Amino acid sequence: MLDRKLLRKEPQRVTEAAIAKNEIINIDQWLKADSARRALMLEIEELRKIRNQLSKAVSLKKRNGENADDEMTRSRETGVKLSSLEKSISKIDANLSEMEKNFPNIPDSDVPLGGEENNIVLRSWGKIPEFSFRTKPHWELMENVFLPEAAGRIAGSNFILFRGWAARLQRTLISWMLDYHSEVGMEEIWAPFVAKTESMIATAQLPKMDDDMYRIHRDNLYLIPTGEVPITNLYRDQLLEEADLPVRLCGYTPCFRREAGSYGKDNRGLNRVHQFEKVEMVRLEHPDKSDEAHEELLNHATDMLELLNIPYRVLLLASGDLSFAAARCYDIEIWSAGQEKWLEVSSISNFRDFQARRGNMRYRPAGGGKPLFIHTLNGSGLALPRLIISLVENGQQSDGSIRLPSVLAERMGTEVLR
RNA sequence: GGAGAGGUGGCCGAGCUGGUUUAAGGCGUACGCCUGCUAAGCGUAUGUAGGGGAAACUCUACCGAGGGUUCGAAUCCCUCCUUCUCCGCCA
Repeated sequence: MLDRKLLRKEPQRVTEAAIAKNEIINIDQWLKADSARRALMLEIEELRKIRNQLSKAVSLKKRNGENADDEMTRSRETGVKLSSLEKSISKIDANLSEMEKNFPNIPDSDVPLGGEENNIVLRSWGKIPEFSFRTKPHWELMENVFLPEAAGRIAGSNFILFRGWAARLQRTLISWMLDYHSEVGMEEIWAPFVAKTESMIATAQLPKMDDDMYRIHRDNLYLIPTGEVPITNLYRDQLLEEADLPVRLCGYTPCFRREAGSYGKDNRGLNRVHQFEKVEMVRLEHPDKSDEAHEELLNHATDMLELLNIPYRVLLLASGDLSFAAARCYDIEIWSAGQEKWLEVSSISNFRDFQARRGNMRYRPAGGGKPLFIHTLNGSGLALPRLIISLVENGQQSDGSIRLPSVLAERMGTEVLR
């Protein structure tokens, strides 16, 4: 949600920001409704004032045993006028907030305009591995431990079923990443894997991503598309003290995505699935420090990749590639040696106060004063399937076995998977 | 799933036989006083959002959400959400 004052003062800027994100919004319609609302409000408040005074007069007269019929009649008449005006304003209010929910966040000034072709590669790390033999994609290397047909029999196409070392590798990675985050000072959260509408609105999956989420109609719940939802919503409608900031959280969740309309290219094997596992980092920050926090989250994610010895590059996303709620986002892509391409393994976003406004997440400044909105950030740390793709494809040996990086070999109890 | 009891300002908590409550009191917080220091004590201030005013200040709304009754609703009625207790079912 954007500040209404901003919408009134700089509608042009809001419109341009939306265009930069490929969203169509009608701010003139909003401005019209907003000024109509304010005019109506004045009228309503005046009438309420009159009614309050009349009620008070009735109360006084009745207590003194006097006749108050005149005041009661006038008050009733005021009430009739009021209720029709109130009906109009509540219609306008609903309309306004509906429109506001569809206004995307404004990208930061250093975000390049345009689509993904304008993403900027900020840095890369690691050497792209070279092989003396012809490399295989992960679905061939994992033929015996990754069974898409079995998953299809159970749940439908594009779900994952792992067995043996793949299942164990996934569990090990989740545990290793959570341990890493704990060591750098994050608190581990275990949250529900479903969430209700209000939560989805707060973190801004709704209204835009409705079609991309699984929904349990009977209980009116959504399966979470990312751990961001339950972990950020831990603080929905909460008022923090400034001293509580920053709040540094992490947590494992599965992520459910319908991926409607994305069948076809690039979704073979583990590249794009309906349910994947992810460890998420979430940060609630003082507004002055969210830039710093953004870098910090990025560094946590890349540090893990370095420990796993996976070549990666960091992109600053262009406006058209930014999500609805983000003001600024880094994507981390890792190398897939079997498919010879880069795969997105983490998106690290600063939402500034956009989610905080939607979810009413505030802090009281030290020394008192009005509560202010916090800044929220989050990032994958990291997403499992593509991490596994990279580990498997980059670590493959000529006999089809997989050599593990030492941090995992230690935990898996073996240096080679076969 | 059944029965019952709750949801009040940052927190706790009174009010809930409708009208001096424009929400008591406490805690917390801020400032001041007192005090070798600290603690305690005393005093004052302190909800959120929106509008008006140069300012002191003032108006309106908000007692889980939404409807209704009434001249007037935290208070009465209805629907929904949610928490707790007991029972049932169950990993």
